[in-house]
Amino acid sequence: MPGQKTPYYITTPIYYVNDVPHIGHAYTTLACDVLARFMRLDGRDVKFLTGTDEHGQKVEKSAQAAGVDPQSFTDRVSQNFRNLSPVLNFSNDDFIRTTEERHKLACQALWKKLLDNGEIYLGGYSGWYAVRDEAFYTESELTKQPDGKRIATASGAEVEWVEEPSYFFRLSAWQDRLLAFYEANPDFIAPETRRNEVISFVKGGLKDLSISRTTFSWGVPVPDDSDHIMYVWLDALTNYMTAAGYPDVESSDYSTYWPADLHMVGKDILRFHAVYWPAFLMAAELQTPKRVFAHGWWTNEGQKISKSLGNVIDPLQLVETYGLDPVRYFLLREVPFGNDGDFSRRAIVGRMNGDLTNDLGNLSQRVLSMIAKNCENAVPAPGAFTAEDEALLALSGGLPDRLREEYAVQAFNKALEATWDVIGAANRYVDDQAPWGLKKTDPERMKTVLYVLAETVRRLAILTQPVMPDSMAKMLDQLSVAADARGFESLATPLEAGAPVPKPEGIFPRYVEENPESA
RNA sequence: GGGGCCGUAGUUCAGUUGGUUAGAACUCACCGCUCAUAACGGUGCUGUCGCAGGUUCGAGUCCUGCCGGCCCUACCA
Repeated sequence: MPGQKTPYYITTPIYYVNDVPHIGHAYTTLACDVLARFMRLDGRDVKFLTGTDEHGQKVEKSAQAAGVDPQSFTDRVSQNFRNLSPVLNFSNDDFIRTTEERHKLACQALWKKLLDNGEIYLGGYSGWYAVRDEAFYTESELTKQPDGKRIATASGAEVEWVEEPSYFFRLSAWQDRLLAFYEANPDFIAPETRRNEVISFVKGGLKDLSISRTTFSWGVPVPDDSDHIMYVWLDALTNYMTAAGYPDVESSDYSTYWPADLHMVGKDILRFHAVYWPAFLMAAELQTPKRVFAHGWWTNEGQKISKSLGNVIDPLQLVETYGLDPVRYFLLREVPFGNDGDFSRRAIVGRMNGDLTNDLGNLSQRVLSMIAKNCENAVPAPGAFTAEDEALLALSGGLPDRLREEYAVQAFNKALEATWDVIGAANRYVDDQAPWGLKKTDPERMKTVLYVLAETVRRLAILTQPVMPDSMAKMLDQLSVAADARGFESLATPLEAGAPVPKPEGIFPRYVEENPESA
């Protein structure tokens, strides 16, 4: 193939191994997966990274409690996150673990660069520290308990007084340059409302950032000072560059994929990605990522999700109950990406039966059935197109550009809405043209109508692959579309007459509530 | 304390730079069709656009205040 593919590097956050995977993790990675698949189908050179954050005091303590060394402990629990990929059909190209040697090298290289540039100095830190939250708190953020112990008011985590020497990053010196950076790169932070928050935070003044610890040892050692390990966020954020080959800035991986096109994050960790990360990178004279998107949270049947409420949603359970593709579809269709959303049984069943079974599934089923029954199990050869035929084909023909626009700004719900507009138009076209009537009055016209519909279904299936890869593969199988003819470049090559179309089987079975009366 | 967001049909939400009778989906009712997973199509129903003022020839759409919900951030040890 002549010409170079445009690279697209997309990352999820690295997930803290001490957690059990929940819907939030699945949601973030799913969003990235859909973008990665879309870009691949659109001919881009995609690198899609996810992984686990394995350092920190919490992990060290958990390992201790489990009676194993931290490395064995993380080897085991990080598997929980790797297991997500096969079940949810994530297509990540790499899975990084912060305990890998390549990552240690990257972190230390970045550290040295910052040190050489005069961006790091040795100081001291003291304050109330909560191991569970891995955060310092001011006295005012604490509540004194009857037994004299202090807990963080917001999280309930116990705190202890900590005094230690610490290296600091001169974050305070970057305030103006960060603001200038946001100004010059208006698309760097999305959605808009988060961008406002970040800018307001930076305008409020930045303090130098403590970036090392001496009170525990499970982390990347600070170069030339073995008493210190690196603070979790400097360690964690660097993963994005590690996976792109850093510190080998001459490598083809690095020159191809860095800077990343998109860091996908939950809204809780936006600040680290939108403030600290670009500051670190600018201070090290490295390129900053192009965009950070902070998505929202899910509630469960209107309730805030929390471990103490016991209403945490297990993604594996979800897939078992509703099926993989319906879950993938629902999570991205139901909520404008960036907003919080509510996961309810009623809502997902409504989407499944309404959008998938009735609209899309039934469209392909009725079209393919008619072809199988009336055209000798093969795509018919069309005659001349009427204005109605052209109109429908033009609608699906305009869809790729529309989707490119929406996916470029991570507007999954709008992309799917636009797709379903075409599905609706196709169903309307079936009723208008009534091919079952043409069977007797004008069989040639019937063939043309069915051809137009088959071609429409083909295009819809190709374009919906990123969201529902398995189901759309089935649909394309039923149309006998070759495996190597399913990229977006194939949209321009219409369906060939004569392709076999056997009697189809339903792709989206109706979901019947086991107990519709409850609730 | 500072900053940001939101409050629109029963429900979930759209509503660009202010401009004719405020839209969609779902639900519901009726009609049509019968190819299809009792699926599809058509028609119809409901809204003081949180409240009160203001700017304007004209405001859901701008300004002020208030009420209600949410978020970021600071501080009061």
